[in-house]
Amino acid sequence: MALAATKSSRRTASRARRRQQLIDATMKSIARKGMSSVTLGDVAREAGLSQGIVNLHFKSKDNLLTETLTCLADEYKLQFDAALEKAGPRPADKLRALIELDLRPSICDPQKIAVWFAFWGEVKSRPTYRRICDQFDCYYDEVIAGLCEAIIEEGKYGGVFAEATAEALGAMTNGLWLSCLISPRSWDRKRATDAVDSYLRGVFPKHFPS
Amino acid sequence: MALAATKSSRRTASRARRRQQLIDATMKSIARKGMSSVTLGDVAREAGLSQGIVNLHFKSKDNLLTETLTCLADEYKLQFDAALEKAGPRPADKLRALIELDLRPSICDPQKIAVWFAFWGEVKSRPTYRRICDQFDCYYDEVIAGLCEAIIEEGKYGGVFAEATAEALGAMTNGLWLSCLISPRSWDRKRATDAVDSYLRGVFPKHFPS
Amino acid sequence: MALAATKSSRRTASRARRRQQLIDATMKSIARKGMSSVTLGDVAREAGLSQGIVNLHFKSKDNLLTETLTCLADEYKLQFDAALEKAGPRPADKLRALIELDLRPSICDPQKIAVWFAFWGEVKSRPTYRRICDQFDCYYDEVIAGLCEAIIEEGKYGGVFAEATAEALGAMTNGLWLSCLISPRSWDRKRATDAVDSYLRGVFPKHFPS
Amino acid sequence: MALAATKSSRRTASRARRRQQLIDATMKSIARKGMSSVTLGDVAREAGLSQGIVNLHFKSKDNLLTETLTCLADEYKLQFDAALEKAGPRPADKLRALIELDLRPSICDPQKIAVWFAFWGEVKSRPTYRRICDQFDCYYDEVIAGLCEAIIEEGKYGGVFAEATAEALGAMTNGLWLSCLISPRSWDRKRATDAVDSYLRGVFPKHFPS
DNA sequence: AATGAATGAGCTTTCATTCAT
DNA sequence: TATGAATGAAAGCTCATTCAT
Repeated sequence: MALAATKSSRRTASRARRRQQLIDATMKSIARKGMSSVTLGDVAREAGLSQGIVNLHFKSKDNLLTETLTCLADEYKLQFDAALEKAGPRPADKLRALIELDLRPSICDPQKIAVWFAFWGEVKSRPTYRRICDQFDCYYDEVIAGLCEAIIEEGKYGGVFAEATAEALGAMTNGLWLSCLISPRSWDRKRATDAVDSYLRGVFPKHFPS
Repeated sequence: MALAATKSSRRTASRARRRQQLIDATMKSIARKGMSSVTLGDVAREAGLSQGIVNLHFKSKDNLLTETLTCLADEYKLQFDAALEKAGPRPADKLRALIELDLRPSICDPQKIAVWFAFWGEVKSRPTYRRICDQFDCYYDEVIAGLCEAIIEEGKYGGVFAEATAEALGAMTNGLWLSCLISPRSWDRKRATDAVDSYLRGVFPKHFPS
Repeated sequence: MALAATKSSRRTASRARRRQQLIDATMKSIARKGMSSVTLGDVAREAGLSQGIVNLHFKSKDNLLTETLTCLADEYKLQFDAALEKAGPRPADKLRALIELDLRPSICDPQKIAVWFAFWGEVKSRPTYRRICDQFDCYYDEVIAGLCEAIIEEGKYGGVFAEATAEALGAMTNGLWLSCLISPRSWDRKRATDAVDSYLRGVFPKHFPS
Repeated sequence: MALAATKSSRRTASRARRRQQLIDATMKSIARKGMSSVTLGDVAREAGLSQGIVNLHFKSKDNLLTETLTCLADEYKLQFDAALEKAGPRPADKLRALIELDLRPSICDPQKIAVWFAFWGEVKSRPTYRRICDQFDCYYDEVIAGLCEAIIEEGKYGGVFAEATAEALGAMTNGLWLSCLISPRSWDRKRATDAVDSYLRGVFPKHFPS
């Protein structure tokens, strides 16, 4: 029975499922070997399938990588929107939820981060990657800036600009990911949260008291 | 004897110059083609030299890349230390100078940033790169934390922690580099500075008034 | 029993039809992509059927190609024999009919010719192809030589040898096919016929007057 | 000494010589394995060099094949022009010399012929090959037609057209090559010459008497 | 020190063939 | 009988590295 199931999944998994399986294997492989050394053989082995499988489903390595980045961004966006929804109605709560999301293990684990940085490392020479990341960042900034705007109005914070704040927050979380990548041993979720909090307390003292 | 010495030192000098020339060509090549596509042929062509030149001077590609990263970090550190020295004696001035350095064109230009991100993208799978970056980050954090500590004492800022602030500042500048990489068209030095300022004003209001 | 027989014969018929369909698709595919690039995928697509269909019906690509050549030769022979039969009883009329057949659109169209040449191009390295072509050529030469012999006797042409003439005629029509393949734009059926006629007039002036 | 020479030829043969060596190896390989099975590995092995050598000198397999065809045609043309030059001043002698050239072992050996047919087999699907062959054929036809024209004038042959005769002659020699390819055992240079002679005697009886 | 032709391992990709459905 | 996803061997091609000059 188990064998039958295995066999079945090996030869007749639905097209969409097989693609997802390969994308997952790609992320793992990139995290393990790095963008510059990862091969289609690595991906196939990681997926437990045969050499030719990637070209069968993605036509080319280039295409596989692009779709992997797209998937990575979509996956993030899904959690982002869910967190936005799930958080209480107050903008400050939503903002905090989004920040926490960025530092939560499901998003901020060294493997996922490694994949993000692997793609960012190629952005300069790959307009397609840049475009995908850019589009994604715009959405992120827009949402965060909207929340900041609301908070500023609520708290009547003078001299605080929503966009600059959103940019600062986005930059900070991305920068904290880098620390997690470079110093995974000494990196600490609590300390990272403190760092962001130090900023939020500074700009929105009424909404984020000590 | 004197002649021999001269010859030798000339050779040494020319050797060092050649290595630097190749490292510069490597950075340009990485920025143009990306870490995953750059070849020794690209580097040699960029330097206007012949195919085998890199192996002659660096023994291997791996070695060339490691030395390129080291050079990148050393170069940064040189400017960092110079900025620290040159700035006035007050910690706040030094801090501001260092932040400005990170956003100054000589450091924060898309090509240089692309190289940094190219290496960061490989950090997960290349312990050597990680170690170099880590060591460099420690130094950075230490210095910034020291300045923050001094500012905190001066301003008697309660509830502000030097290390968290240093980490936040470092993360923010790195994150702003990412924006510069992903949205080079819309990126703006002034806006980036504003973002950091919004933070500094928040945590150290007396030292960084609106 | 009757039903079974019917079924069986139906199956056989359908099987034969499918094979013919695939052979036709093979010829079209060879003409379009060339022997060295044609794939079983091309053939299947051309036939509007699925990937695995060729191996189902022909066991292997090699086999398909051999059967395609056989079919090509059989097809030719069928028309050849029909033309021989249909022509008047006089050897000269039969000879003329066979020559005309070789230059008639149904035989001498660029696509068919391309297939012949595709196989001839492989003859040197494929003994099986050579054998099939050889056998076919022998038959052709034999028939033509027989007709020439009869004409020579009728016309008492001294110093004309039937075999040499047959070989010359066969060579000429094949050579004219090559012109049709290489210069399809400038190729002209009338001019080709004239070329052969110039020969027939020369060797058999009484039977083929100007 | 011999070793040194070997070494030298292996690593530092001039660019042109290496290219010629590879083209020669390509012809041999095509003759042996056929256009559809020949690999760059075969060519390299035949030349006694390494895998990557072809791409080093010809950039791609496609390019190698095209240059091989060009070389084949150039080689032929060289001998053609030489034969034309070397033959006596009379057009009939020149014509006979050219015909003999086509049937001479140096041109009409099964290996060379196999290569010609290998390319002709791809002509339909490879415009580049077609163009090269076409250009070459035009030159051939032009020269032969010129000679025929002169012979016709000399002999006042009425009703004989130079172009048709040239086309017929060209077709015949190509067709005889096919016989040589398909029936190499039974093929006979003398008989082939007889076949052409039977034609020449027929159209130009005064110049080519029995 | 420098060149650049040559090597050959290893990559992406293609495709004949197999096989569960 | 027919499908088409999967396989895996083998192809073309790239490129780090070597080495004679």
